[in-house]
Amino acid sequence: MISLAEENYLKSIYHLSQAGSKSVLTNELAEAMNTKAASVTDMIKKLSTKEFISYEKYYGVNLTAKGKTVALSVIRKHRLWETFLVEKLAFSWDEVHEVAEQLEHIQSKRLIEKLDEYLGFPKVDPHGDPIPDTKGKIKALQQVMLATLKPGADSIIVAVKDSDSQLLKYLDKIGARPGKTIKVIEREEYDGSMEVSINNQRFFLSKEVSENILVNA
Amino acid sequence: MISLAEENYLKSIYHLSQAGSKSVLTNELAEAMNTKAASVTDMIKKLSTKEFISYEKYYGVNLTAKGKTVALSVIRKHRLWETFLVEKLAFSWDEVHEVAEQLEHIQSKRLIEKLDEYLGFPKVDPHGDPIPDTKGKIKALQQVMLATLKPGADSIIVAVKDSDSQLLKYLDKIGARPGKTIKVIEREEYDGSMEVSINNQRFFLSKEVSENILVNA
DNA sequence: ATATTATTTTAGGCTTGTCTAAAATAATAT
DNA sequence: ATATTATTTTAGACAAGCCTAAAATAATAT
Ligand SMILES: [Mn+2]
Ligand SMILES: [Mn+2]
Ligand SMILES: [Mn+2]
Ligand SMILES: [Mn+2]
Repeated sequence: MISLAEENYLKSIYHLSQAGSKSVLTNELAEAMNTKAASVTDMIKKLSTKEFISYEKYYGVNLTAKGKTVALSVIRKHRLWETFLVEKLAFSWDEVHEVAEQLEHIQSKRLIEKLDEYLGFPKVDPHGDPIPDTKGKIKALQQVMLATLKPGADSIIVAVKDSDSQLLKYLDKIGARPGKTIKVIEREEYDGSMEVSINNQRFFLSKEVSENILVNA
Repeated sequence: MISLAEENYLKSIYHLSQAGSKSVLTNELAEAMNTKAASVTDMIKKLSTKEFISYEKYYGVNLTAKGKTVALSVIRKHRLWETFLVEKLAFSWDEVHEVAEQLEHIQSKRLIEKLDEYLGFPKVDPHGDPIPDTKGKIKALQQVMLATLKPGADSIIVAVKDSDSQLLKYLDKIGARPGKTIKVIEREEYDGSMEVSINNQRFFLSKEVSENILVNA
C-alpha cells in the first residue's frame, strides 16, 4: 500500500529530476512540497526503505524503477483527469490542476482504463503535457523554452506550465495555446523580455512568461 | 476543514439514524465503520466538539443540522459519481460503490455542479437511491422492504441495497432492477423466503434477498 | 435490592506525517 | 589548511486515527 503523501513525494521527485539531471536535494524537495527539510528527510527514509528511491545521505535521492512507475502512474491519472475536466465538463484549463491533484489519488485501475477509453485515448493533456501510457511510457517531446529562442525564430507552442492559474488565464487571453505558431520579433537582452506574434497579433512577454511557454525545438 | 475520516463517520451516522429512529449507539457505529468501540468514542468526541453531532455519554449520538448537511453533501457526491460511472463509463452497477467511496471525498463545489449538469441532473442513482440536491434536500421515497409484502401483492421495485457486489450481480441476472414490476406469488412463513415473478419469470428469493429489495409502498 | 452481563469510556500505546531547535556534515572562502 | 556558512540530519514533540486492556456505567435477571 502506498499513501497519498508518498505518491505526492514520488511525483515531485520525478518532476524535479526531469528539470535537472542530478540527484534531487532535500531542500529542493522541501520547497516543492511546501514543507520543511526535516519532514523531507523523514519521508525520504520511508521511501528508501520501501525501495521507491535510492538515497545517499546528504547527497539527495533518485527514483528507482519501481518509484518511477508509481510517479508516472500518478501523472497519467492527473493528466487524464485534467483532460476529462476540460473536454467533458467544460472546465477552463486554468481551473483543472487543483482538482486533478485530488483525483490523481483515486485507486482503481478499471476507472482509469475506462476514463482513457471514454476520452478517446488522448496523447496530451489540455496544457500540452504528454500522458504516459498504461506501462508508464511517456513520449519525451522535443521541447525548449520560448525564452531561449532568437529573434526571427518561428515555432509551434507545444506545452505550457499548468499549475499557475493566473498565467494560464493570461496565455488564454493572448491565444498562446498548444498547437499555435509563435514568432519572436525582438528580444531585449538586459531583462530577457521579448516581443512575439501570435495569430498575427503582437505581444510583449516578460522573461517569466516566456520561460513557461514550451515550443518545439 | 473536515477530514476524510470525519466525513465517513458523519455519513455512517446519517445512514444509521435513517434506519432506526433513536440515537446512534457506539457499537452500531463501530460495526458499520469496521472499527472498534474505543476508536468510535474518540471520534465522537472530536465530532461533538466541532458541533457536527450532539452526544450524550453512554446514550449515543445525533447529527446536528450542520452535521446532516455534511453527510448529505457526501451522499450527493457518492450517488452522482455512481451515476457517472454507470451512465458514462459503462461500469456495471455492482462495480461502482467502492470507487464512489473514494470519489465522494473530492473537494470541489464546481466539480459536482458541473458533473450534475453533465449527467442531466439525475434524481436517483443506479440503485434507485435518491440524490440529494445542492441544498441537501432529499426526496424521501415511499419505500418498503419486499420481504414485508403479502402474497398476491404487485409492486414496483424502487431501489436495491448498493454496497454488496454479489447481491447486485444476482439481482441483475434475474432482472430485479428499479422500475421493474415484481409480484409476490407465495411466501413461506417459517423462513421468510418467497416466490416472486419478474418479467413473467418466477424466482425463489431468500428472506435475505427480499429484505434488500425496496418496493413502492 | 443486588448481582450479573453488556455496553461504553478511559488509559496508555502505536503509526503517519508534520514541526522546531540543535547537532552534524558538506561546501566555500580566506 | 582552516574558518565560516549553508545544507542536511537527528532529537524530541504533537495531532489524527487507530488499537488493546482495564475501569466505569447501564441494562437485565434474580
Ligand atoms: Mn496539472
Ligand atoms: Mn496539465
Ligand atoms: Mn454506493
Ligand atoms: Mn448507490
